[in-house]
Parts: sequence; structure tokens; C-alpha cells
Amino acid sequence: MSKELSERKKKILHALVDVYIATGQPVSSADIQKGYMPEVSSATIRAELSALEALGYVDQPHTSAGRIPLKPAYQLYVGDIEHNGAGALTDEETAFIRKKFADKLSEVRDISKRAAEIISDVTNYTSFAVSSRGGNVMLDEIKLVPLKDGKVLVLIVTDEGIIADKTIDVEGGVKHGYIETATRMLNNVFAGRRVGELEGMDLDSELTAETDAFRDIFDAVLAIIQTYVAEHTDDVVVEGALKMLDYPEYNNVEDAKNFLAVISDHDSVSELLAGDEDSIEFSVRIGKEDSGVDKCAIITAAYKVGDEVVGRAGVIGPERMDYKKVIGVLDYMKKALGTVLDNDKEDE
Amino acid sequence: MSKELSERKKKILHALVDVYIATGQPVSSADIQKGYMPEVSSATIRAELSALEALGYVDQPHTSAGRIPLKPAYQLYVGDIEHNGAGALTDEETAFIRKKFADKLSEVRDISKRAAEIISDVTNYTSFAVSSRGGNVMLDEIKLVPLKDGKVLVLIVTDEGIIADKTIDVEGGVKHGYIETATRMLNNVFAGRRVGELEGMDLDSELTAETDAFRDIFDAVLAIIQTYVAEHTDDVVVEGALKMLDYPEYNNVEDAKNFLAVISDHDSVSELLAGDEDSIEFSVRIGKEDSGVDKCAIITAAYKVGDEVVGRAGVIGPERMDYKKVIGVLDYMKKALGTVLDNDKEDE
DNA sequence: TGCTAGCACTCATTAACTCCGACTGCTAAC
DNA sequence: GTTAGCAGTCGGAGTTAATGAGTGCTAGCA
Repeated sequence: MSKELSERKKKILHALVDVYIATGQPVSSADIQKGYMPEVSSATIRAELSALEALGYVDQPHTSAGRIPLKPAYQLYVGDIEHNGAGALTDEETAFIRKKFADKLSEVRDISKRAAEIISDVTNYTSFAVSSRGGNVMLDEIKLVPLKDGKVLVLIVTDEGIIADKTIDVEGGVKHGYIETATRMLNNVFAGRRVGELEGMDLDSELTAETDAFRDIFDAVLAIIQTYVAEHTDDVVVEGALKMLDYPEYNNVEDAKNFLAVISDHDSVSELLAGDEDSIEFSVRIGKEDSGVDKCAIITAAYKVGDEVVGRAGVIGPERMDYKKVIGVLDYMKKALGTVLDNDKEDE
Repeated sequence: MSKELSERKKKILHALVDVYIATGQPVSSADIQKGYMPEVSSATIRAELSALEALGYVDQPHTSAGRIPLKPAYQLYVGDIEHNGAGALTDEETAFIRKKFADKLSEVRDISKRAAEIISDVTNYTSFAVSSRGGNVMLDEIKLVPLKDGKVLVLIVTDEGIIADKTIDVEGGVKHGYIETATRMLNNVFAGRRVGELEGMDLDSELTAETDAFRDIFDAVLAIIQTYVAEHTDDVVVEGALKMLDYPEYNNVEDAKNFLAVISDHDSVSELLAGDEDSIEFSVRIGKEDSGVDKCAIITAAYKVGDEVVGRAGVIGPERMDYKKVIGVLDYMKKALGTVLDNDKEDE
């Protein structure tokens, strides 16, 4: 893009994307003239379109067809939206969202899920939510509960509730005082830390001669926490995966299958989102190649509690998606989620 | 079916289903003659097919096409398999299955999931597993663990491990001796029972004046258990849902979407299986109407530990599926699963 | 110089038609 | 009861023609 486009070119491009999003069909010069600029003739628009084609903004499927937008056109369009503000939601929509968030949800995972549901329902696209908090969960306390047969239940209590429970066998049975001593030692080492810190922890440097007798239980606890971190970093929820099949872009089984395979695999979804800096509030990516979901656009928004980004949620849809609406919804959800999460925080 | 079919008719029918399963195309009289009965002419087979058509076993898509089997033909075919024994698995297949079950899985849910994976991988159809144990889980013990701020953690220990943990607030704080007394009373009422018994339990009849002071905690525990039962009866796992899209029967997006919608909704899957008596070892249902998955056949097998049916697993595929193989696999899995589950039992 | 009206041209889409070949059903002979 | 042979049926593939949406270009006008 060496040079700024003329105002008129921009207007035409915007109109073209608008119409194309609505219809999915190549847009003719007459379409644009009728709906957007009756003050000039279609021939003039044709001349401009011809120029835009040379600049790589639009394409013609064949000689006697209208134009379809290319990626740069979408990018310009999206840039305009972000600049001028997104489409406001209707009253019904905001009411719907508030209602859905009315009943209290305690677990972060539930909130993610609910958010993804709402986004998918309101936009009618496939949505997802990824909570990235994972490693930042704070270990409050470790509890040991003796069970029968020399087994001990280990509970790991965090600021998000109990993240894991697991029974372990204690070598040689549970002797008197064992529980109390072990609990104290474990909490000395683990309590007050963030689970992320423990990723590559070297237990040897933490343990003294005194604690070495409890080596087994230390190992077990560490393993539990590490498993938790591995499983819960980038916890992914996808909602409305089948909605994509309603759009003609995915009206063939081959593509549909591909899409569903990617979207059902949480690792792939995480990868799709990789590279988004936490600092970016909105990210719009159009037609990401070799991801298995080319022909798609992905819009994500970062959600914060205070200053900390706790997750991203977003929409994946056809390139010609209703960007105005989607960005509007994600923006509203940002506020709504902020409130829900903050309230939740206070309650604890 | 007023009268037994002649041997030759049966043979022709069997051949027809065989070929149709392999090719998915209408089968001509010549196909049957070539592959299965070169001793008679195709004209003879045509005459027999004509008779079979009159009897409702086969159909002709149009005048100049071969025949395709109808439900009664499949049923006869499946009956033969069950009678004559299913196709044996290849050595690679049994090795594959054994390998997959090699690493120990502790939770019933994990075993279900693994079983579904195996079945889907070996057969190449969509599979599912439903553990119906649900209500039969035995309550071993209830543990109360005091946490800070007057909260108490309730742990419900069953013969399947800890089924639920939840923190509750205790009115007026946790007084000295409260934990011990409450634990004893709770266990008096709940320990040793099956969770299913507690479905519509009337607490009033169980409580005495003495226990009435602990009414709150009784209510809480009962609620936890009931939630668990509601969530865990008919725990459903589906694997390889997308495999169905490989079959030409589901080569259009509309049908594919329908299928996926049904199969992704665990309640619908449960419903599909409803009506199978636990006592039935194998159930084959072909083309179940108004279920959203007509054009499908569903084969399920019951899995037992000792004499108790702990779940069903099965395959859902196109009507023309490889019944021999599927029944063979399910049968083998029956033994394999029996072993896994029994071992597991002994370990506890 | 920029805009526009008008026209010739292009090309996807659809419908109508034909041809081919895969099967069957029927019949007459064995 | 079986079979060879043949006429008849019908779907699918390929061809052609008609349609119409939309463009690019050009000549004339402000």
C-alpha cells in the first residue's frame, strides 16, 4: 500500500465489503451505486473498481462477474470499524447477555463456557474462550486428610478453589503425628506460591535433612500441581462449532470436516491464538494460511481482571463475517465479563 | 415374515448385503453370480431377487438398477452373524487393543473413554460408551475438613474414589467438636448406601431430634450427592464423530450437521440407547426413525463386572456397515474390558 | 479532465437433448 | 426349474443453445 486511497475509493471499498458480507455474492458496480452512491453512475464505479483491482484490493472471479473483496479490503474495513467504533448492540441483545450472566458462576471454567455460549448465540458464529490464567493461580494451602488403609487424601486449595484431589499411599502407614508434620512442611514450601513457579522446580534445593523423610509426599504433591498446570494452562472452550456449517463457504463436507477437526482439537485452537500478545485488546486475523482454517477470520478480545489478562475469547467465522456486530459483541462482553469476574473476586 | 426363506434365497440375500456393504452401490444379479454362486445363471438370481423384492427384503432404486438391501435383509444378515460367530480380529488388531489398554487407568470415565477410542480406531466408525453405573456407586465414607473462615470442605468417598468435594459455610462458625460429631452423624445416615437410593430421599424420616442441629450440613451433603447422580448417570463419551463424514451416506452438509448435532448432545445419545435392556448382550438397531440419525445403524454391547452391567459401548455407522467386523470388535472388547475392570476392582 | 450513456463482448448458469450402458423382465427353448 | 437371448427402461455424462448478469471501452458532454 504505497499510497493512501482516495476518499471515494475507500467509500466504494467499504460499500463493497458491506454488501459482500450481507450477500456472499460478487458485488456489481450497480449494486454499489444503488445502495451507497446514487450520485455517480455505475460506469464511474466500474472505473474505480478496475483501479482497486489493479491495487490488489478486490478480485473478479471471472470477466463478467462482480468483484469480491480480498484480504487488504477486509483489513481496511476492520480498521475503519475499530477506528469509528463498532456497531452497538440492540436492547434485546444486551438484555439477553445480562440475563445469561445473571446466575452466579463460581468456577472460571464455567464463566469461560458461559461467555463462549453467549458470544456464539448472539453472533451466530463459532466462538471460543481460552483462559490463560493457568500458572498464576495462587496456592493457598495444602490439606492432608487421612483415609483408611494407609491412604492419604491430598487437597490443594488455591484462590480458585480446590484444584486437585488425589489419594496417595503412604509408605509404612500413617503414623501418629505424620499428618500434622507433613502438612506443616508442605505448606512451608508450597503455600503462597503461584503454581506457574513450580513448573521446573528443583525439589532438592528446597528440602532439608529434616524434610527428607517426607520426600515421597513432596514428590506426589509437586506432580499433582504440575499435572494441573499442564492441563489447565490454555483451557479451551469452543461453542457452536456446527454453526460454521450454515455458511455457504463450508457447504462441502471436505472443508467442513477439516474445520471441525481443527476446532475440536484444543491444542490446535490454542495454536491458532498463539502469537497474540496479551497486550493487544482486539486481534483480527483474516485468512490465516496453513492452519487448516484458511478461508476463516478470527477475532479475539483480551479479558482482564484489574490489569491482569485472564483470558481471550473470540469468534471464528467466514472471512466475510459481520465484523461490526462481532466486534460490538466482544466489546460489550469485555465490560460484562469484567464485572462478573470482579464481583467474583470480591466474594472470596 | 410369514414363511421361512429358501436356503437359496438366504444365500442370495447374504451375498447381496455383503457386496452392498463393500461397495455401497446397488448390486446386480451378475455381481452376485460372479462372486458367490457361479453354478446358477444370473437370470435365476434375477428371478429370486424379484421374489425377494416382493417379500420386502430388497429394493430397486429404479427399473434399470441393481438391488439394495432393506432393513429386514440387514436384520437377517446380522442374525446370521450372531448365530455363526463374528469375524475374528486380525493379530494386529488384538495387539493394538492390548497395547492401548496396557497403561493402567484408574477412573471408570477414563476407561470408558479409552474403550471408545479403541473401538472407533479399529472399526473406523463413530463410537460411544455409556457408563450406566451411576446410581450403583457405593458411599464409603463422608469426610469433613475444616478450612479457614468457618468453611468446611465436604468430601464424599465412594468405591470409585472421591466423587465430589465442595466447601460449605457453617452457620455460626466451626465450634470445637463440631467436625467429629457431624462426621459421625453423617456417616450413620449415608455410609454404606448406594447413591441411587438417595434420589428422592426424605431426610425428615431419617433425622432425629439429636441430629436436627446439623440439618444444614445434611441438606448440603444430600444436595451434593444428588447433583452427582444427576450428572453422572449415563455418562457419555463419543469418539470419532467426524469419521461418519467419510461415508458417502453423509456426504452432504445438511445430513452431516444433523448427525453431529445429535451425536454431540449427550442427552440425545443417551436417548438413542434408551430401551436397551441391560440383559441384552448385543443390540443391533438399524435405521431408527425420527431420532435424527435415521440412515444409521447402532450396535451396542453390554459390559459387565462380575454380573453387574457397568456400561454399554457401541458403534454408530451407516446402515451398510461392516457388521461382522464391528460385532467382532465389540465382542473382543467385552473380554478385554472385563479383564481391565476386574483387575481394577481387585486393586482397591 | 472527469463523468456518463450506450453498446459490444464475455462467461457462468441452466435447460433441453442425445447417447451410452448397466440392468432388468420376459419369453421361448431346453 | 433353468437358461440364453433380447427388448425395454432409466440414470448419468456430454453437447449445445439460450439467457442474462456484468464488464470494458468509446464517444460525447460539462
